[in-house]
Amino acid sequence: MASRALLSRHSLPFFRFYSCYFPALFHFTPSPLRYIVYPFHRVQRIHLYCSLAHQQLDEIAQPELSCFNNTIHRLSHRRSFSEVLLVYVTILRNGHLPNGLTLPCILKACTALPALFFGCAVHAHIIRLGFEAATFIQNGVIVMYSRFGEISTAHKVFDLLSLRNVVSWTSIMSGYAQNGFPLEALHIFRTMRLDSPIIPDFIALVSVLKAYIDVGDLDQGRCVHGLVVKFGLEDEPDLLITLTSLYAKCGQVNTARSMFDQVFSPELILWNAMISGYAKNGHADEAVELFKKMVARKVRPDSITLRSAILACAQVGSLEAAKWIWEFVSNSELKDDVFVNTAIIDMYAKCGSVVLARRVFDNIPQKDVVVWSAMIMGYGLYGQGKEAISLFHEMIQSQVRPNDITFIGLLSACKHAGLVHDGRKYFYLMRNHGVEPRHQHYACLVDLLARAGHLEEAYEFIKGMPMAPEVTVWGALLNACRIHGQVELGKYAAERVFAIEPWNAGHYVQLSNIYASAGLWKDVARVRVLMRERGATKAMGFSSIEINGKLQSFYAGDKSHPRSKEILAMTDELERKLKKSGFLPHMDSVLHDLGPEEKELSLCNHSERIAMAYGLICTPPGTTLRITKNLRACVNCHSASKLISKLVEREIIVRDANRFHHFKDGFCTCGDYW
DNA sequence: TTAGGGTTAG
Repeated sequence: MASRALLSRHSLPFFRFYSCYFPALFHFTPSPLRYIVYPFHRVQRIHLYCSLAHQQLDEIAQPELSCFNNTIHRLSHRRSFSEVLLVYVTILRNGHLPNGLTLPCILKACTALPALFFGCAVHAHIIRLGFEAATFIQNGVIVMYSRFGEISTAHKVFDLLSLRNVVSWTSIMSGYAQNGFPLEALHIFRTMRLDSPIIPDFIALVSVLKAYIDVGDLDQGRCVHGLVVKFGLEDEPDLLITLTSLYAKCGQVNTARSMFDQVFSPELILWNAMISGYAKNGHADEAVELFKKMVARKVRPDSITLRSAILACAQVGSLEAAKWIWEFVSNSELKDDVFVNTAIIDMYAKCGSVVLARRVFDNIPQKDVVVWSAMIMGYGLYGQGKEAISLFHEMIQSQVRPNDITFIGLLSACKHAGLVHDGRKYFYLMRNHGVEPRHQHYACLVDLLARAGHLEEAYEFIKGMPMAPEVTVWGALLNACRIHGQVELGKYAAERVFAIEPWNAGHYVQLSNIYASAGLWKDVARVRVLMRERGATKAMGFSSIEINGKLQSFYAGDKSHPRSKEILAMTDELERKLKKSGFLPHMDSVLHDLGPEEKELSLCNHSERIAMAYGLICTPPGTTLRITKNLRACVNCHSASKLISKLVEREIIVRDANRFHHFKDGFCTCGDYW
C-alpha cells in the first residue's frame, strides 16, 4: 500500500520534531506508522454519490492523479466539500500520493466543512510528503487552523515557514483579527512592514484596516488610508468598502458617505457598510433613507441589510417606518429568517407596539432563546411585567433553556412593573437554570429594590456583590434616593458615582435634586460649582414626534419651528387647562434656583410638551400621539402628561431613554413607576 | 493554477 511505502521512507526523528510542535496531529495515533491512514482505514467502501464527476472517474479503470485533481477542483468549485474529501480518500486507497495541486483544495474543504480531525490528518500528510517548505500549501494550513480557533498552532506553522509571501502574512494577521486578537494582528502587520521586504497588497490592507476598526483606532486607520493612496489602490472596490466601514464605525459618517458616493454602482456589501454605519452611530434617519434609496435602485437586500435597517427604525421610534419595513420583509424571501424576525420584534417593542411585536412572535414556528428573550424584553419595556413572567414560564414549558439575556429581560420587566417579590425570586432562581448572575443582573435587582423603597436591603445587597459595583448599580441607588428623599445614602451613592463618572452631569443633577427637595440650597449651589469645576456636561434634551410619517424634533424652549406661534398658543392653552383642573407643578424637576414663576415657565417649556403641542395642532381629534425623548421623562412632565391625556382625550405614547409611557384617561401604563 | 480580505451579530 502506497501510504505504508511512504511512511517507511521517513525517519522517526522527523516525526518527533513535528510531534512536539503539533501534538494535535499525533495524539490520536498509537504509532507513527499508523497515523497517515488512521482517519481512513475504517472507510471500507467509498460511497460515490451520483455526481457527474464521480461517474466520470468510475468510467476510468485506473485513473491518474491528474484525473482525481480535476475532479477535486470541479467539486471544490461547486462547494461540494464532503465529496472532495471522499475523492481524497479514494486517491489514497488507489495508491496515489497527493501532490501540490491536490492538497490546497483538500485543506480548503476541511476548513469549509469544518472538519478539524480530517484537517489535522491532512496536515500530517503534508509534513510526511515533504511539503513543509511549500508556501502555497502551508498558507492553507495557517488559514485552516485559524478558522478552527487554533491560532497558536497556526502561528507555529507560520514560524516554521522558511519563505513567507504576502498571503502568509495576511493569513496569520487576519487569523488573529478573526479570533478576537486585533492588537496581535496589528503587531504582525508592523513586523511585516519592518522586518520583511513584503509590500502589502489590497487584501493585506483590508485586513489591517479591519483590525484598526476592531480596536476603534481612527488615527491609525487614517494612516493606512494614506498607504492605500501611496500604493495607488484607492480605486480598489474592496478597499473602498473597508474604508467606508472604518469612517462610518468611527463616527465620521460624512467622510464615509463621501467615499460611498464615489462608487457609481455600489455592490450590496458597500450598501450594508454604509447603512449599518449610519444605524450604529445614531444617524437612524439617514440609514432608513439610504435603505429606501437602495430598494428604489432595485438592489436586493440580504439579512444583514434588513437587520441594520430594522435597527435604524427601532432607533427612530417611528411606527410608520416600522410598519413599512415589516411589510417589505413580509414580501421578501427573508420573511421566515429568524434573525430578521427577532429584530422586527425588538423594533415593534421599541416603537411602542407590543401587540404587533407579539403578532410577529406568534408567527415564528421555531422559536429559539433569543426570540423568546426579545419578546420578554418587549413586555418589560412596556411595563407589562406579569405578561413577561407568564411568557417566561411558557418558554420553560417549551423546553427552551433561558440564558443570561433572558434573565436581564425578565428582571428588567419586574423592575419596570415594580414586582419586587418576583424580581427577588427570579434573581435567586437564575442559578437553578444554569445561569450565573452578571453585573447587569445585580444592577437590575438593586434598581428594583431601591425604587420600591427597600433602600437598606438594596445597600446590603450591593455590599454582598461578588464583583465591584459599577456606575449602573450606584446610579440606581442614587436615583432611588432622589425618589425617596434619602439625603445621607444619596450623598454616599453620589460619591461612588462621581468617582467612576466625574464627567457625567446627570449624576450631579440627581444629587442636586435630592438637596433641592430637602431645601438644602447651599448644598445645591455646592454641587453646581463642583459640576462646573469638573467640566461635566449634560446631553441636550430633545423630543421628536412623528406626523404623517415625518419626524419633527424640538429642544426645550424651542421657537425655531415655522408654526412656533401656534405651538406656543397650544402650550399656553394646555397650561391653562392644567391649572384649571388643579394641577400643581413639581418644582423639584427644575435644577436651577429660580423664582416660582420662572420655574413654572421653565417646566412647561420642556421639549416633550412642545412636541405634544405640535402633535395636537397637526392631527385630528382622537389621534394617538407618539413621542420619543432622548432623556428620561421628568416627574413634572409625567404627571402633566397623564392629566393632558384626559383633558384633550388623546392617547399619548412617550418613549424616554429607558422605557415606554402610555398615557390614557389620566393614567400611565408605568403606574408611576420608572 | 490551486491561497489571504471586506458588510452583521437578533
